[in-house]
Amino acid sequence: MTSSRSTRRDALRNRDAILDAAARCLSDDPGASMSDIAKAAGVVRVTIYGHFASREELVEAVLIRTIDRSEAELAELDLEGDPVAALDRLVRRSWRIVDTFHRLLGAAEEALSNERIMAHHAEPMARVQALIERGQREGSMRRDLSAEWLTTCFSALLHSAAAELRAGRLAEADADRVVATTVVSLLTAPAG
Amino acid sequence: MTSSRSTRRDALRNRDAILDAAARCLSDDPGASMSDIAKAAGVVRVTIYGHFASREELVEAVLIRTIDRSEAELAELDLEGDPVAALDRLVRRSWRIVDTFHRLLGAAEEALSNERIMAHHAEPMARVQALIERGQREGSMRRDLSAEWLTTCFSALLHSAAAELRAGRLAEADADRVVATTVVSLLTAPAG
DNA sequence: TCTTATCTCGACACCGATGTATAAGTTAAT
DNA sequence: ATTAACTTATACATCGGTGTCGAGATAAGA
Repeated sequence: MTSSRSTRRDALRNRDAILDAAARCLSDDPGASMSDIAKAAGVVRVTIYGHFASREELVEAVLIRTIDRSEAELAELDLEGDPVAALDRLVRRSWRIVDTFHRLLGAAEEALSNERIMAHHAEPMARVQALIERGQREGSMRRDLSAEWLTTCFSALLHSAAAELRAGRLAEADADRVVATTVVSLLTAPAG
Repeated sequence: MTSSRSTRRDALRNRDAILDAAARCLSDDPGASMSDIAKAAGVVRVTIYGHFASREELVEAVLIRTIDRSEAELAELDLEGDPVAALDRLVRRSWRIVDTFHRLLGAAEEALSNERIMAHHAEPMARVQALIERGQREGSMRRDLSAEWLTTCFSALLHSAAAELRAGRLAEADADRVVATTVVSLLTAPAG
C-alpha cells in the first residue's frame, strides 16, 4: 500500500485539474460524462480512473471540495449585529456560491445516495435559518411565515438570480442589488 | 393512410393512458424511460411506438397536452380589477399546476430542441408579467425591481412551495396561505 | 361472424456510457 | 541515470436505453 516514493507532482496536478473540470462540467450539466470531464481536464478518460474509482466517487469528491471551499468563503463572514444587515451581507457574499453548489447537488442526487453529503448540505442552510430566527425574535423580521419556509425562499431566490444571470436576463451590474433587495424585503415585509 | 375503419376505442384509451402515465412519470423523474412509462400505463413498451414515433414525440405530446389543460384551467380566471387581489387569486389557483408544468419542462429540455414549445411556455408567464406591470403602473406593486425579475420570483416561489409540499416540509393545509402571502408581500413590499 | 386494427411477446441491432485490462510511452523522484 | 509512478492508446466486456421487426393472440368494428 504505502509505496517508497511520494506522489508525483504531475499526478497531483492532474487530480486537481480533474476536480476543477468536473466541478465546471457537472454544474452546467448534471449528466456530464466521464469523457466530457476528461476532455475538459485535458486528460484521457482512463486517467480519471487512476484517481477516482468510479463516477460516483468523483462526484462525491467534487461535492465535498466545493462544500469545503464554500464554508471557507463564508466562515469569515460576520453574522452578528443587526440581523437584517447581516442578511444583506450574507446574500451579497454567497449567492453565486450557493448556486454553484446547488447545481452540483443536482448532479450528486443522481449519482449518490450518501446521507453524509446531505448532512453537509444542511449545515450552511441551518446557519441561514438561525439568522432568520434571530431576526424574528428581535422583531426585525416577519413572523407570519416560518423561518424554515423563509430559508427555502432565501435559497430559491438566490438560485433564480443566478439562473437569470446565466441566461443573460439579469445584468451583472444589477445582480447584487436586485438579489439583496429582493431577499431583504421579503424577509422584512410587514405582516399585512 | 386513411383506412376504411375508424380508430378503435381501446387504441384511444391506450393512447390516453400512455399520456397520463408519461405525465406522471416524467414529472417526478425527467429521465423516466419508455419502459417505466409503459409499465405505469399498463401497456407493453412497443405499444407506445404504435402511438408515438419516438420518445421525443411522446414528450412533446405530453407537454402540449399539459399546456392546453393549464391554459384551460387558468383561462377562466379573472385578472381584472385590483391587481393585488388578482395576483392573490392567480397564485392560489395556479401554483400546483405551474409546478407540474415546470417539472415536465425539465424533462422536455433534455429531449426537445423545439422553440415552438418554449414559446408556449412563455405565454402564461407573459400574462403574469402583464399583471405585474399593471400593478406597478397603478401603484399597488413595487417599482424598484423590474416586472421581469418579479415574474421570475413569482415562478420560483410557486415552484419552491410545491417542492416543499412534496418533501413533506410544508403542510397541505398551510400551503395556499403561505405561498399567496409570500408572493403578494414580495410584490407589494415598500421600496425601502 | 368475419375482418382488420391493435396489442403482446420475444428477439435483435445500435448507441453511449461505465469500468477493466494491457502494453508502450513519458515524467518525475531518488 | 535509474527506477518507479503515472499517462496514454487501444481494446474489450457489460449495461441500459432506444427503436425495429415479425408472428401470434386478442379485441373491436361491420
